[in-house]
Amino acid sequence: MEDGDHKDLMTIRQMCDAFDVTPRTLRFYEAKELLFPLREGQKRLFTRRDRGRLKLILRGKRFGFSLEEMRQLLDLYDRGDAQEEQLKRTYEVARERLAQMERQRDELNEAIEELKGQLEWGAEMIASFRRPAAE
Amino acid sequence: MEDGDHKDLMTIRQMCDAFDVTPRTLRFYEAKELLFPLREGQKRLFTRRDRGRLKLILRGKRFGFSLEEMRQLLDLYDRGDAQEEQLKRTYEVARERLAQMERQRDELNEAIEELKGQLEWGAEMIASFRRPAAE
DNA sequence: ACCACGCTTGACGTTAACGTAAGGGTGAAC
DNA sequence: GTTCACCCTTACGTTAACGTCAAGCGTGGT
Repeated sequence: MEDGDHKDLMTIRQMCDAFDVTPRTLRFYEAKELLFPLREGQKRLFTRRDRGRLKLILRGKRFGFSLEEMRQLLDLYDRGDAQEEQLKRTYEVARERLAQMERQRDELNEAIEELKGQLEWGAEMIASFRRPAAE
Repeated sequence: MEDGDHKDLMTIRQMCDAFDVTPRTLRFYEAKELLFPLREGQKRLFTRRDRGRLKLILRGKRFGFSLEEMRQLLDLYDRGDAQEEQLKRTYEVARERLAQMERQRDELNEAIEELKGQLEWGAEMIASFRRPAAE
C-alpha cells in the first residue's frame, strides 16, 4: 500500500479487463470527450464516474446509438441539473431511436420473408436437378 | 428514330430513372465488375442483362448483402452452367445470410425491449417531476 | 546498470459505397 | 457559333470507430 490513495480509481488495463475493450478504445473515447480520466503523472486513472459513463456508452452501442449521440445524451444527463426539460429531451431522443429500431426490425423482417421465398424457389431448382427432365 | 438500333439498350440516365440510382452508382458498379455495359463511342449502353443484374444487386442490398457478396453470387449465377453444385453454393450462401439476418433481428428485438424498459424508467422520472416531493 | 513492461502520444491505415469537383468531349438546338 | 444538355474519366473526399505501428518515458526488479 505504498501508492497513495486509489479509492475507486482504475488503470487503463483494469478498465479494459473489466469492460472488455482495448486501450485504444478508452483513449479514443477520452479524445471524443466521452470519458474524463484523471492523471497521475501521465497515466490515466479512471474514476467511478468514468465507469458509469462507459457502461452507458456500451449499452448505447448495443442500442445502435453512435458515439456522438451518446456524448450528447451523457452531456445532458451530466449537467446535474437533470431538470425536467433535459430529461424530456433525452427521453425524446431515445424514443426516436426506438422508433428507428422498430422500423429497421420491420424492414429486416420483410427482407427475411422475401429471402425465404427466394430460398424456396432455389430449393425447387435444386430438387429439379435430382429428377432431370422428369415431368 | 435516326439512331441505329437501340433494341433493349438504355443510356445511363434512363437506367438511373428506372432504378432510382445515380450515374456514379452505375459507373461504380461497372468498375467493381457488377455490370458490363456496352459502349457506343464512349457512352455506356446498358443491356437487358445489366438490368437483370442490377435488379438482383439492389434486391441483394435490401437483404444486406455487400456488393462483393453480390458479385460472387452473380458470377456463379452467371456461369450459365447453373450446375447443381453452383446453385447449391448460392443457396448455402443465401441461407447463411438468412441466419445472420435472423440473429440480427433477434438482437435488435432484445435491444428494443431493453430500451423500452429504460424508457419506462425515464417516464417515471419525468412524472416524478410533476408531483415534486409529494410522497 | 540495465532490462522488461506498461503506459504514453502521434499519426497514418482500414472499410464500404459512393459523393463531388475538375476538366473535357459531342451533338443538337437556337 | 455558341449555348445547352449529357456524357466521359480521374481522382480526392467522406464517415465511424477504432487498428496498428513507431518511438519514447518511467520504474520495479535483478
